[in-house]
Amino acid sequence: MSTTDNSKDRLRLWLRLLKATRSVESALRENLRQEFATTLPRFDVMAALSQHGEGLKMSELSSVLKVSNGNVTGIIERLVEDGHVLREKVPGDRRASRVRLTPEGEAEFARQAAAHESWIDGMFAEVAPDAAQGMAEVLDAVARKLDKKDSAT
Amino acid sequence: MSTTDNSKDRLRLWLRLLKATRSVESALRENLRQEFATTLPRFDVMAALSQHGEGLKMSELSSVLKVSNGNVTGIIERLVEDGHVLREKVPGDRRASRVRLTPEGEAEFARQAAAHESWIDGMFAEVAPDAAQGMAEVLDAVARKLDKKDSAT
DNA sequence: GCCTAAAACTTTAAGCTTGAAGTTTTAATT
DNA sequence: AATTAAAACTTCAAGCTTAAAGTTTTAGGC
Repeated sequence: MSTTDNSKDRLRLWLRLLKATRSVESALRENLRQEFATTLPRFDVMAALSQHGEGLKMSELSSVLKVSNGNVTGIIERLVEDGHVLREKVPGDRRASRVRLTPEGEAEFARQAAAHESWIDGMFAEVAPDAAQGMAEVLDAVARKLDKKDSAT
Repeated sequence: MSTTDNSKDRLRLWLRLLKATRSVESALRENLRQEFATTLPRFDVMAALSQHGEGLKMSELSSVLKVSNGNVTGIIERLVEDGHVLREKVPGDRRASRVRLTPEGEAEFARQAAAHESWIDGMFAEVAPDAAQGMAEVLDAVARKLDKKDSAT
């Protein structure tokens, strides 16, 4: 057989991982939409910018979030329209632009992040601290392995 | 404080869960695209149909996969074009249609499913069987809680 | 039999996502 | 200085996704 003996068990783990993640994501999307009229991709972008107060270049944003360049272009476009983000020129490189949260964007994100944290806290309330730690390690190993393969391409 | 003491730890667990899931999904998408010229949503639909040889109604498919009705409409449309799926009338209800894999669809899905299982097996190779079981339980609890809330809406 | 509500879809508008192709600018070679 | 290659984006085409609105058909009540 081309797969190992435990292959069915691993498949089952993956299917549950996927299901749980989708359930949580779906609840988050719903909450973000209802309470803040925003979306998960916008939230992710603002979170990344919030951690880099000095701003990020489009390409940096794209690599931090692991999404395509074209994707970032569109999301930033809408965040700029909303007044949450601004673009500035990068001195010495006329191709690039640096992107930052506006003061309004920062204030809005602070509210969103607080709500987000409490939503997650509620959803994962039953997870015991030691279980959480063990899972986090396993998940990290899985992700690292894939990302390594990725960068070797 | 509005969140519990462990709230930061839970947030960290969620972020890793999300990252790992996205890494795996992204690798699967890439593999499905390269090796079978198909997509994850198409694969998911065919997997659901494969488990129900007698076919599923559009609304059943939508509820099994937890995606919107309109979404299913589009994906099935393309699978029908590809010759992997066929639609038939439901006797006694002219609103509904039942959807099934064609013989070609079944054969193609069998190849895809075998590859899929071995990809997953490789990605989760380091996960010990007992760790996998513990994680699966925790994930199930999280998903069940959210789905219950969902159906109460 | 008629009316109304619900069910089973489909359509639409808006946004997310990718890979591929195209544009402008920069850097490196010659 | 001229050429070439690479970098930093943007644009495009195609597909996925949802919520909301619209269509047709069915089922229940009167």
